[in-house]
Amino acid sequence: MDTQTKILNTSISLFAQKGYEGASLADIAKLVGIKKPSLYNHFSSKDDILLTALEKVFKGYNEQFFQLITDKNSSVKATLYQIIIENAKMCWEDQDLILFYKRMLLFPPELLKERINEMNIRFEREFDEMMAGLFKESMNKGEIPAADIQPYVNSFNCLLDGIFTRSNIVDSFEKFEQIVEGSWQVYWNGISNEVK
Amino acid sequence: MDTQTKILNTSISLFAQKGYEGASLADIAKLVGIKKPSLYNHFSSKDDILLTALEKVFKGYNEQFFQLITDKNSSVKATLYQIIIENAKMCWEDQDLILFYKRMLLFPPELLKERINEMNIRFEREFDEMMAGLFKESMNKGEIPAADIQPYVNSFNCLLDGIFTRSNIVDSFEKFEQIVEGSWQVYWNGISNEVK
DNA sequence: GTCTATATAACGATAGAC
DNA sequence: GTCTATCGTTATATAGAC
Repeated sequence: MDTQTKILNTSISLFAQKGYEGASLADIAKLVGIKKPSLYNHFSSKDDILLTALEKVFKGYNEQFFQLITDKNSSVKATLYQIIIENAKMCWEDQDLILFYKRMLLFPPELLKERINEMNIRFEREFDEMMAGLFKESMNKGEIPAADIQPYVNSFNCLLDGIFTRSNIVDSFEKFEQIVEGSWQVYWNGISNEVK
Repeated sequence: MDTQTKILNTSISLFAQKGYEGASLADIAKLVGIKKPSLYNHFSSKDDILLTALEKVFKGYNEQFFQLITDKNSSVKATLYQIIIENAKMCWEDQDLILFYKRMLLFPPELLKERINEMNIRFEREFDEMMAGLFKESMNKGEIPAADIQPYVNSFNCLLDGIFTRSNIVDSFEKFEQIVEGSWQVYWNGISNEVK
C-alpha cells in the first residue's frame, strides 16, 4: 500500500476514535511509520487529509449499497432487509468507517462545517434517489401501499440512523441484534400495512 | 445567575458546538465574562466541568420526559406521540442541550469514555423502565398487541435516536417535520398492527 | 520523499498578589 | 473570588539538509 493510502486509512481510524481535534498529526505519522513533517509531502494540511478521507468514505458507502441493490434478484423487502443488516454489520464490525462518516456529519470541525455539509448533501441525494427507485419498484410489485414515495425514504433513513446511534450506546451484540431485528420488523410492518 | 451555573450553561453550549477538545477554557471564560484562571475557583479541572454539566443534562432530560408521562391523562398513543414531538422540538430548538448530550454519548473524550458510559447506563435504565411501564399500560388498554415489552422499548429508542440524527442532517424545518411525522406514523402503524 | 530542527501559537493548569 | 504572570506541554506548519 502506498504511503498516501496508508495515511488516509490511518487518519480515518484516528479521526473516528479521537475526533478531528483529538487526533494529532503526530499520532497519524507515528501509526503510519513516518515522521510528522513527511505528511506534508502527501497532503497540504490537516484539513486536506480530512476532506480527502471523507470524500473517499462517502463514495465507498454509497457504492457499497448501490451494488447491493443492482446485484439483487429478490423481493424489495429482502433487499431492504439486506441494507439494514449490511448497515448494522458495518456499525458493529467496521466501526471506524461509519463512525468517521457519522462523526464528521454530525459534529464537523467548525471551520470545515460548510464544506462537509455540501459534500454530504451531494451523496445523500444520490442515496435517496437510489432508495426512491427501490420503493417505487416495491409499489409496482404491490408489496407496499401506493402512496407518496418520500415518507418511505424518510422513515427508512431515520431507521438507519437510529440503528447507527444505538450501536454506539448498547454494550452487547445480543442487545444490538434485538434492536435491529425489532426495529426492522416494526418498520416493515408499518410500511406494508395500510394505515388504520 | 451565579457564576458556577453560568459556567455550566456556557460550557454546555460550547462543548455542544465545538466538542470537548475543540472548546477551550479560554473560550468558556470569555463568554462567561471572567478570566481563565478564575474558572478554577469553581471547578477543579476541565474534566470536572464536563462531568458536572453532563450529569445535569442527563438528569434534566429524564425528568422532562418523566413529568410528561406522569402528568398525562390521555391515551398511550397520544403520550408516545407527545414524547416524539417534545424530543423533535428539543432537537430543532434547544439544539445545544441534546447536541451536548448525544455528542458526549457517541463521541466522548477518550479519557472520560468509561465514566460517561457508566453515567449513561444509569440514566438509560431509568428511561427504559419509564417507557416499559408506558407500553405495559398500552397493552392492558388493548392499544397494542400483547407481546414481549422489550422490542417496543427498543424500537422506540431507535426512533428517537433516528430523529435526533436526522435533525442534524436535514436543512429545512419542513423536511424535518415530514421526517418526524412520517417516521412516527410508520412506527405506530408498525407496533399497533398484528404482524402479518 | 524523508528527515532534523525550529517557528509560532494555543492548550490546561498553577503561583501568588489583591 | 478574581486577577496578572507564567510554567510546561503540545499543536500545526515550515525551512532546509540529505
